[in-house]
Amino acid sequence: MNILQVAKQARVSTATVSRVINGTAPVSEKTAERVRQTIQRLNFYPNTHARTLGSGKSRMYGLIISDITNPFFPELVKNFEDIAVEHGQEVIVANTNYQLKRMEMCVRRMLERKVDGVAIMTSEMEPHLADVFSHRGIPIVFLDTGAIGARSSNIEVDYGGGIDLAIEHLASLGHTRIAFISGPMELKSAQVRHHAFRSGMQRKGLPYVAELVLTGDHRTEGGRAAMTKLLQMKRRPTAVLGSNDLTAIGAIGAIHQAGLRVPQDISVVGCDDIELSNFTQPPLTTIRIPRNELATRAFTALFAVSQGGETGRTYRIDASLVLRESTGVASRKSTPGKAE
Amino acid sequence: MNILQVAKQARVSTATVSRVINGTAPVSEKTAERVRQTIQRLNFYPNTHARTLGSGKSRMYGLIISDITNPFFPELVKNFEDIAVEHGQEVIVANTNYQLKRMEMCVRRMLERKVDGVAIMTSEMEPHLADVFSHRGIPIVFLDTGAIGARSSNIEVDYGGGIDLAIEHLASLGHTRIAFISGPMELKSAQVRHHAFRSGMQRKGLPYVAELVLTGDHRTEGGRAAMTKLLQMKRRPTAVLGSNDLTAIGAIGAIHQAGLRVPQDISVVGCDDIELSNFTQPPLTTIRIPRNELATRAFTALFAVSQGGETGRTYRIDASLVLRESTGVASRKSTPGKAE
DNA sequence: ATGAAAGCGCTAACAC
DNA sequence: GTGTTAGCGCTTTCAT
Repeated sequence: MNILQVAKQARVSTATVSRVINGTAPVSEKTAERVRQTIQRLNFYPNTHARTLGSGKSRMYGLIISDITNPFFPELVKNFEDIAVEHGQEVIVANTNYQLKRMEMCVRRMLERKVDGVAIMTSEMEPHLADVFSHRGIPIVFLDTGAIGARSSNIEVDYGGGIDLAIEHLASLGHTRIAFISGPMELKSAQVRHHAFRSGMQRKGLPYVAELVLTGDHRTEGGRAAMTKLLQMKRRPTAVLGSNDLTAIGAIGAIHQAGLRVPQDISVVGCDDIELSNFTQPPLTTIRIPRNELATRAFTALFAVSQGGETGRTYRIDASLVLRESTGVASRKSTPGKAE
Repeated sequence: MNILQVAKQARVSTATVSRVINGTAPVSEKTAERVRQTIQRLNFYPNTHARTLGSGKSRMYGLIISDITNPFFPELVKNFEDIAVEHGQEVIVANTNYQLKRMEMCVRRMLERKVDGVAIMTSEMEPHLADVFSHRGIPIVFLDTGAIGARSSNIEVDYGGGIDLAIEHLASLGHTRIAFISGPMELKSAQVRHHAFRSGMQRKGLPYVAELVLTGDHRTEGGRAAMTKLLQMKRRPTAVLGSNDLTAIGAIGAIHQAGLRVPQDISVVGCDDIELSNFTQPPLTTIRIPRNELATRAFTALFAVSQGGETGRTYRIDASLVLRESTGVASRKSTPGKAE
């Protein structure tokens, strides 16, 4: 089943069928209707590959993420797809699994499929990727990497602002001994967040205590492990900030496991605001990274460049603080022992 | 940059380049190596669309799911992709968003992209889809719909077995007044689970009380709303079974909100075993649907048909019960009032 | 073992 | 407004 058969049945040329499908040139309503009928009747679906080959445009955008299993991403993917569909484009998603090798595969896939643009939303750093794509005239947008060019844009999330809000909030509740559980330092996002924590503390005149900064893995397990260590300290912190929500959720688990309560004994703050942060016990106070906005920006940035010929630029996205119930007045008891 | 340029540079014909890339015919090691070098040097990536068009095979499988935002799916997607990649195939994922219209779009997309097979893992029912695809010789695999044919397979999850285990477990803890919060009845999976609950209760000699069966939406909000209603009853249940984990998590939220405790006042059981069920407070006892097994089966079923020419068949997948801490001995007080 | 050339299904000039 | 036809970049006979 192909366009030629449709053309024959409708007694027109393949060009006309193509015109009706794409609306690329005026066709008399009469024949147009006849063609549509025929398409319908024959259950004809134009072959995308032939279309791409013929036109040179794939109408497809690539979205590279780290791991679809990380709750941060699904919503991002969904929003990106939704807005792409609104613009008549499709999306192919690829996971790097946090691995460099897989990143190469992802890139190859994008190149082979001739995407019209690529959003690289992984937090691993790959600045040189910009060249690979822009060299081929493919627009690209990064998250938190800072490289912009003729066809490459960059989205900067203001983690600093969000973390400042969190520290302020904790300070106002009387916390001074605040721990930070970071993500893996290979991740740009983890670095940025850690740095923001450090300078935020200093800005607030609070002590940045190196031993209160542990490294997690941006997953629950790392948060749990790090928190367990923090709880074993002689002078433990009264509040903990996790580099992401999963980390914070793991920390809450460890706190409960130790027989302590959140927030009465220890306050916990996360970062990201994934949906399930609403459903932890207690619900998690967290720094919200607006993923929908992020996705929208990423797509529109790409689309603007590939369609309008706009040039790449930097976009800023603000973070906010979502107050829920995992933070409270600083506990007097910062040394181990029964709570309160 | 195309295969012709590579051919010229390597002083061979395009056919030879193609042979080297695909290993479809013997090429002398000497020229093969020269071609590889050239490909490397020129950074040549073969155009997938041209490849598909020329060969008639896309090396791509489609995966249709309801909503990537539903935690049940990401892991499924990941496993499916991983095993596909192992077999040298790629995957395109499409979301229906639980909407019939979007399902049409998904199907169209698959058809237009000439996928070699489609896994339809949504729980909405679309039996006629089998025809659309098998009519075109495209293998297909369904989840819980029961239609099998020459090129269409079916995966049946034994929810019944899992739910029986859950009911048994609750019965052994002294529960007799067990509520069920179902999913939307348009979903096959919701129907199957509901039915399994009903017959499971009867099999155990427990009363199936219609008013204790409410309808949720397979998301937290529905679980919360339904649970709130259950809590307002004169004689409220001592245990609740949710049609999925999200529902159960929402229910737990409502119970806490009412100042009651899980499991001391009410026991809660979920279904699916999404990762975050480990991190609710208390951790959720749930019926585990092995998604990795499901994904593997789905892919291998498809692959077997499209490659080996095997015929479609039915596969069964067992569910199990994961005991965590949201279930406990039945509370004496089944009427409202202070707990215990 | 290698090359020449005919498609694959569509789009886009270019005619009329 | 509509038809003709030359590509698009690759695969795959069919020769040699």
